[in-house]
Amino acid sequence: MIPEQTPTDNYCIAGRLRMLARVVTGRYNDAFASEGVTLAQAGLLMRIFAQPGIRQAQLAKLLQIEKSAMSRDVQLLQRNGWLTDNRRNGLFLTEEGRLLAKRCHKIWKVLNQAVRVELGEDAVNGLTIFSEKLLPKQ
Amino acid sequence: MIPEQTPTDNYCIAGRLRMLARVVTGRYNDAFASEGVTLAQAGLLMRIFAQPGIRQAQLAKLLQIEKSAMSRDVQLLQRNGWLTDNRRNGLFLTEEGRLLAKRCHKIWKVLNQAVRVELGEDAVNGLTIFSEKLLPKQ
DNA sequence: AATAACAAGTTGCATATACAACTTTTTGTA
DNA sequence: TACAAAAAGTTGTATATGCAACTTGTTATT
Repeated sequence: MIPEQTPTDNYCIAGRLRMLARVVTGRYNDAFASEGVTLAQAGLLMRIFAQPGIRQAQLAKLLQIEKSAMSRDVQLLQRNGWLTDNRRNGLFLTEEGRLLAKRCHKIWKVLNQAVRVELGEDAVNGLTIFSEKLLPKQ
Repeated sequence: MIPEQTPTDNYCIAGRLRMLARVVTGRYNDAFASEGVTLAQAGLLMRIFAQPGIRQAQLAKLLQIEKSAMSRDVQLLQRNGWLTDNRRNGLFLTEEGRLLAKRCHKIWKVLNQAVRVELGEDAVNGLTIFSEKLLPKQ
């Protein structure tokens, strides 16, 4: 008898979030695999596309990622030829990067909407309410 | 003008879950730091304490972690002297492991309750509703 | 018991992430 | 302008995680 958490359980908030993130990330990674990128990479590409010149520090704060982790994520994008080489003056996509970002956005839009529909309004609202309590207002 | 997601936004479900997991994980890791373990390690220790002899495959399914990742998480526990060396016949804590698991459980119980109180019932219920839609029933 | 099929576990390789310590850049102020 | 302080970025080191391919162990069927 495996005591997986029932709704009334005192389940671990962090453990639950990590499990949910793993499950959902897998789904998004599958969708982006055709473009040879992960969700994390696609997400950065799309944000830099939307805000050319954004700084690592700002992205790090926005995504609540440690600056050193962001530094490496950005280096990976650059190694793949998606960023120009002026990292320290703000981040800019190459033409190849811009084209990829656009393709990723198409994939993301369809997928994210599909996931929202599958989960249903109540579930998504539940996540929204939770987020609002936890994330620093921007 | 940074377009952080507002409640009515079509924010990325996966991106949001990952950010929440990072934020909350940091808090739990801080709490466990005094014992020299991470949340992931403490979580495994506590589960093995509760179910001595559990298999990696079962833990992997329970936590929705890939079996190879679980293999490595378990190896780490063993390197630290918290698991007996019969990994392939089920997982068992050493005496040191059991003592550590108990200390971690004390920390976890207080912290998880504090986090729940801080977040409030609505937020926690929101997460619960979300989880129920996403996670396979066990 | 033999073997084929399946399940469990491991290893190679890669990304995502954190903390600490360090370097470089920017900024505010004397 | 010069310089001290703060911010931004990088690197060393470690954990957490996934996929593919492989090995080992288990089970069902003949």
